[in-house]
Amino acid sequence: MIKELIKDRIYKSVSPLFEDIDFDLNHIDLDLTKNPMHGDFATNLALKFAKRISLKPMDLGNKISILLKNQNSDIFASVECINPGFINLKLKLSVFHDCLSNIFVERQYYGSGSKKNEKVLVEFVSANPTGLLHLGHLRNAAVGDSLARILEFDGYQTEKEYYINDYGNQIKLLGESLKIRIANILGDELEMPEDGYHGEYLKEIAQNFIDNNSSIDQAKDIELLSSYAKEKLLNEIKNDLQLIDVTFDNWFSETSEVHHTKLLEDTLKNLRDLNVTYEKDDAEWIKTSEHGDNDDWVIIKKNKLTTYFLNDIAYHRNKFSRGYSKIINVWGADHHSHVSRLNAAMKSLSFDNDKLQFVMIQFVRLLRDGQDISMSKRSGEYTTIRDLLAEVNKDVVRFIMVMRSSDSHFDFDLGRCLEDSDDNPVFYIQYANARISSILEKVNIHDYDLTKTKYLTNDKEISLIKKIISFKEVIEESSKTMSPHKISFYLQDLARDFHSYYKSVKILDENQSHLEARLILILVVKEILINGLKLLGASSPENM
RNA sequence: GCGCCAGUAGCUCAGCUGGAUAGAGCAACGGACUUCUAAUCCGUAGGUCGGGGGUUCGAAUCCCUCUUGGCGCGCCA
Repeated sequence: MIKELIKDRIYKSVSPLFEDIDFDLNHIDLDLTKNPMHGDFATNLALKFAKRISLKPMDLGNKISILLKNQNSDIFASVECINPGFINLKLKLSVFHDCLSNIFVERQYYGSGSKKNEKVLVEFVSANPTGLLHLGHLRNAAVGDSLARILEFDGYQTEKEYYINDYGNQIKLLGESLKIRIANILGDELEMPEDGYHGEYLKEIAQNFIDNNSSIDQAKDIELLSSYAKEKLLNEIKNDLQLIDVTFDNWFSETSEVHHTKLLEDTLKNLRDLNVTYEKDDAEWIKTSEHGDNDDWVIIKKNKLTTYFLNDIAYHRNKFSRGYSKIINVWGADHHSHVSRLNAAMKSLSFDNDKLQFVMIQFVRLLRDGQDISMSKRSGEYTTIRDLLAEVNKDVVRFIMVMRSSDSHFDFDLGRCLEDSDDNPVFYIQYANARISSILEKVNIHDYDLTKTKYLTNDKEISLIKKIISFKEVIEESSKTMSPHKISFYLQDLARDFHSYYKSVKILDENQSHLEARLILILVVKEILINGLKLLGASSPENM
């Protein structure tokens, strides 16, 4: 809002200079300055356009400065053009005060985007129900869920979906593995094959099966065993997700939604009608290479069964048919090669590919005392979410998982979070909120006089207001680039500014006007901290 | 061989739709608790932004190339 105001003023003042060239509001870059010597905001307008109107940057800059200064003395305290041509703007304090007052009125809605009337689908986790969730899924869950929350806050209607791969070889193998575990318990020394599921959890499920089924004959029916194990594991997965406050709107089952409907059949017909498939080596292929992928891929195997890829095309065809304006897939980086393949397939079905977007999640390594804790799924030795949560607070886990950009892999050192809280950004942020709560407990003001904001004049107060102002942009940016980590960085900055301010002044000032002004300021900070933490899936305790 | 991601301070990472003196946390060093929660604050030190070219007023950011690391390249899912 403040930025829009300034841009608008700049545009009105300078557009006479640019009459002969293509120039509109969007050409104006305006940024908060990093260096306080450069005022509050700066624009590179003169540098950018000098050449186009045959002037030296400094000459153009000076012209612009004069215009801005003369026509906007109500908001600018000073306007200066500095070598090589930046125009630095210093605002009157009253502009910041008004801004803060407006934000105070918005309260918990500050930063949220206007309702966009657009539906967005975020599909994430989607781990096969053949094992418990581990660390890799955890990062995916945290990022996906936060992303959905951010998009919702930014004004989108968001749906969260989990695709259940409950079809095919892995599920069959799960049943076979269970059969072996049951046999083991009953005294048969059968060996688990190399590619079976070796995890301890399957032993528990086997015991469970024996306890609940009187007839051991049932233990020979692989299909029944598969389905038994799948249901159990799916429940475990749901429980684990609940532990980190991740929930889904849709649980989309491959078996019942793709295979037991006409979806697969229709999709195949659709592809064949469009003439994008062909027969080769007794299999049926799709011409993905014609739409940007490197190769063509098999969709019907020699044995006449469909491939995972065709099932996935069908699933995404279904997603497109549901009318979303954005379809976001949060995928592990090891699936990156599927991106171009799926994109190509969707393109050949004439879907608008811009709607389909991917967030790729790089690996996270879990370290304990500098040692890498391996997470091989087959060995069953991997670190599960529940193992981790037994040691680390949920808020910490969620925060750390979204603290880094998704496309960089990072190391999560367990020891550091456990030893003490010094190295813990979550507590740092939560502590800021707790401090504010503690101050608020000591006062009893219900109606704040917003004109009192004029008593906020020191540097730390103004920079705190600037930080508050930038929250809205951070949300927009985070939503647009699908990057939850931007919020975590922002919150750390905000908390730092608050802690520093807290040390520098006594908020509970004897002077009633100063007190009220400062309370307004910290109330807004509090609101943002709570909202920001909520977007990342972390809580905001009042006491610490 | 092909493709995706990454290489920034001792460590873990921001910054990447080009902008001014490249940032944060941790670790190191030195300070601050009779005062609203010290889970805090203030300060010092620490960098050829992997190497080399190019584009321009201006490059960590864009282009090319080389190099190092991670991950993929199944008629598995």
